[in-house]
Parts: sequence; C-alpha cells; structure tokens
Amino acid sequence: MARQRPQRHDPATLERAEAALRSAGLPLTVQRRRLLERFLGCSDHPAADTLHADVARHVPGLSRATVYRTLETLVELGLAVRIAHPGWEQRYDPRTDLHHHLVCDRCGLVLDHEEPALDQLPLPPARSGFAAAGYSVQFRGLCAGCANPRRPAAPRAPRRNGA
Amino acid sequence: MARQRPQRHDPATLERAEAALRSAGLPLTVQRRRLLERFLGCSDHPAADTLHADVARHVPGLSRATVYRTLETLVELGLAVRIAHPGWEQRYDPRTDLHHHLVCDRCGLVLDHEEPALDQLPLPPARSGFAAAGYSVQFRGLCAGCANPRRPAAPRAPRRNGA
DNA sequence: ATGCCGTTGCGAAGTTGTCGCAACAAGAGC
DNA sequence: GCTCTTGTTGCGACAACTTCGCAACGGCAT
Repeated sequence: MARQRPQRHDPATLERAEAALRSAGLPLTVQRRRLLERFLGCSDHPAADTLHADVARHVPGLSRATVYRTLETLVELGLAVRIAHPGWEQRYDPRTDLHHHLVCDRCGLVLDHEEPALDQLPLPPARSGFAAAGYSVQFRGLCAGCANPRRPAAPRAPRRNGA
Repeated sequence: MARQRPQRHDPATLERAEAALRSAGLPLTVQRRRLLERFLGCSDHPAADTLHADVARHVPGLSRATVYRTLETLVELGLAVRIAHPGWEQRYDPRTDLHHHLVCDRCGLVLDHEEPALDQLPLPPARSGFAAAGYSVQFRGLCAGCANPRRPAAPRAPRRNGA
C-alpha cells in the first residue's frame, strides 16, 4: 500500500488545507493536523479505516469515528473527494482536480491516470434531464503486480470481507 | 425505483444466461431462475438487498445469502458487473457491454448513458504496467427529479446508514 | 429411482459506517 | 495567563451490509 514512500506532499497543500479549515471556522486540532499530514501525502486513495489504522500508530487513542468525521469534513470543504470503488469500501482521494483512475480487478489497487485526451469528454446533453457536474473515467484491469504472477506484488484479498 | 416498468428483458438474454450456467456445470435452481428473470430485466442497477426484497415476495423463504451468492456467481460468469456507487452499497448491472453511467449526487439514482463518442477512448499505454481490460465513464450530478425542487421525484436518503 | 454434489436457508458473526453523549481542547477575549 | 464558548473527540452502542459454517435439500446425470 505504498506506506513507505518518502511522504512528499506539497507543504503548500497542507498549508492551504489548514487555511481552509480556519476560514471555515473549524479548529485545527491535533487529530485533524495529523490526519491531514498523512492523507494529503497519500496517492493510494485510502479508506477511512486504513487511514485510521495508519495514523493511530502515531496518535494513540485516535477514534475511528474521528477519522470518518474528518474525511467527511474534508469532502464538504472540497479538500477531498470520495471515489467509487466497485466491490470495496469507500475511499477518499486528496486530489480534487480532474483526473482518472486505474482500478485493479484483483487486488483493488487504485492508480491515478493522467490523459489530456480524457479531459474534455462531451457531457450528457441538457435535454437528457441530467445536470452533469463532473465526471471521471475508470479503467479496470490488472495492475503490474497482479499481471505478473511471478511477483505477486499486492497480496491483498480480492474481496473486502470475510476470512 | 422503476419497479413498475413492464419487465421487457430480452428472452434470448435469459436463455443465454441459463445456458452459461449450465455450461459451467452449475445447476439451474428455482431461486437462480427467479433471480435471473428479475435481474436481467432491471435497468436500475439494484443492490443485492434490494433485489432480495423484491424477489422474495415471489419466492418466500429466499435467503439473503443466496442473492449475494448468486450475484457473485453471475459476475464470475461474466453475466453481470459490479458497478461503483460512491457512498452506497454494492450494486450490480446486468449489462456487460460498454456503456456509461449518470449518478445522482443527491438520491443515488444510476442511469445508463449511451454516447458513441465515449466508446473509443484511449486506453492507458502498455508501458504504464497496467493491463486495462475495460473502462466506464461516470458522470455525477443531479437527476431530473432532484434538479427540479418542485417535484422531488426520488425521495431516497442521501446516505445509506444511520437514522 | 438413485446417488452425487453443488445449493439453499438459517443464524451467527464480521466489516463498514454512524450516533449520542460526556469530557475535552482550540481559539477568542480579557 | 485565565476563562469562556463552542466545536471536537473518544467511547460504546448500534445499524446496514455482507459473508461464513453447517446441515438439509434438490438438480441432474445415470
């Protein structure tokens, strides 16, 4: 889950996020700061519980409810988006600009995908009755690790629940 | 949830599905037949529990586990696909051909969207390491009912859990 | 009709996400 | 620095969704 990457989140991003909280009148608690630091540096689109398990190692006693509530707050402030992940739990993405996703059918990995040709797709016509506010292209298939059986790089369960 | 539509699923589709089960060596039980009949005619991308509540009215005693297992089987046989539905429970789509979705941010409605211009998007390059097997474009926004406050056509809760 | 073997129903349990409430802490004002 | 206000946190319980284990059952081939 790319937990060991050198955490190179843009420091300006963190500052902007903290400013957004402040200007919304929301106090910047220790928990929120730690969650922001960790979350904004993520490119692995974590689920709430995953993020909780991760941050709780450095913030003992951190409650799961707090993580769920904080992520929800970030979505409301436009600092994060929920991403759709068929067959898995809810996940969050700190990138809110237009981009796309590659989703591994086997291990559930979600990779970002940049492709200018996908950034100006035609929206559904107004007469369809549906007022489109945005879109995202989701490619499904196998990630590098799962496509190469010799190196099972992502030993995650294919489904979320159960043994 | 469009439960009253005249059930016009292609009879050939049902036959093909039953043939697929047979050729996989899977017995065609009463429960599976009823679920297939109902599910293949759906264009509302039902969740497992929704489908259960619906079919159980005609098959008393139908277990929820059976519905979950059957849908899983259909996915494995390529007769259905899981679709991503942000913030909601798992949903299934009997259409496995290339098409796209309009998802209402407010009521969770999922509409099919046909648009030839979206059917030949560039796949991620092989050197990305990701072997794409398919894709789908998801538009988010407001459906006709939710965009028109005068007629709240879809009085469903915006989130799934809680009170 | 018989037997094999996968399916079903049931209840329990696991996972994900939310709620209510009391204790607490951030930030403003003094 | 102290206090007050107000929103946050942690906790435990709960709700919704999903899967599991097992015994009984039922397709389907012979």
